[in-house]
Amino acid sequence: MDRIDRKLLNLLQRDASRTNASMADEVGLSPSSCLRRIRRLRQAGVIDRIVALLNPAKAGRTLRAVVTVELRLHGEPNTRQFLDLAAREEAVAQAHAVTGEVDAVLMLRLRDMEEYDALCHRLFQDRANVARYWTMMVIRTGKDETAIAL
Amino acid sequence: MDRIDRKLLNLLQRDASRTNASMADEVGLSPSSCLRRIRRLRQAGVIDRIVALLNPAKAGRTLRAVVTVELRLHGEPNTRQFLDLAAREEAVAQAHAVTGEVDAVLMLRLRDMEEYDALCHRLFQDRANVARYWTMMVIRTGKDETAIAL
DNA sequence: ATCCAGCATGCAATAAAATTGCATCGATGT
DNA sequence: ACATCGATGCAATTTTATTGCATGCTGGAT
Repeated sequence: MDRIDRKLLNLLQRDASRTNASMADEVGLSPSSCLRRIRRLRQAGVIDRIVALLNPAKAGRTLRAVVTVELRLHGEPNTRQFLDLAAREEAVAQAHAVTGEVDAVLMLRLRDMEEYDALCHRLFQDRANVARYWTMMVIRTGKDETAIAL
Repeated sequence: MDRIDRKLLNLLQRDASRTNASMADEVGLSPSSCLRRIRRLRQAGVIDRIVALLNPAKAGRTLRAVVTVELRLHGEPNTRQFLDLAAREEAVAQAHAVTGEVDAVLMLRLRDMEEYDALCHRLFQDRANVARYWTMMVIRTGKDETAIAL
């Protein structure tokens, strides 16, 4: 994992649709060497996968929210159960168990408030193990990056 | 944007490294038609970009945290300034202005506690416009998805 | 109901890109 | 100095993407 590998990873994290040849050119390697490095990074699992990122607006999910959740029953099994429940929801992009004043944090991508309402009913009401929850609707996003700095 | 387009988008959101031919096969189209659809989705901006997702552990950033921030001076210009400041930090994956008890939420990807400490100094101390902040370290992640449900 | 326009489709040909074999180069350790 | 292992570049080959073209389908106008 030298300087060239890092450079390649940075390029791929920005745009993985580029041709191998153009990246090879940019890092100053021949296409074959470049390809072999990228393949090695994939096989080593440094590159987990290649995915398409959609435009949320054009995919109909502009509304974002961060929800912090306090559970009624704490502890590992209960937390896990709640995360599993949340994970099944398609509006839930991320579900984390956390330290601090609350037990879990959810990152949501919603179509509209109606979907939010329905989600709250499913996750937080009824016989769910939720004591309280706080919703923060995202007003503006200053940064939203999948790339991991190396 | 019909059923086949959605199917293609779902495939691409999971794995954009597949060959056009195999996806064409899966959705029941010829390679050329499939390619033209995908190209159309890209040009229309539905597909924003294709990126490589790295394994956080192998990239040396396992520690994650959610930080909620209350600003001293609220309002649009001040919030924007803080988001800009946060966006410049490479450990900050997401920076959002939000409604609710706090003004902003940051999603962090950290190497270690040392980096967290240094980041807090830069973002929250000194002449920064931060009244208080609450850090939730991620214990376990139940879901972490870039795909947007269609 | 018929006709026309516009668009998506499949096939086949072509172009582009990825992949591989092989000889060489360079660094590391003996 | 020498051997070894891995990385490199080049050229050949294979795979994949892309395009031209004829056909077929769909929706609107007459």
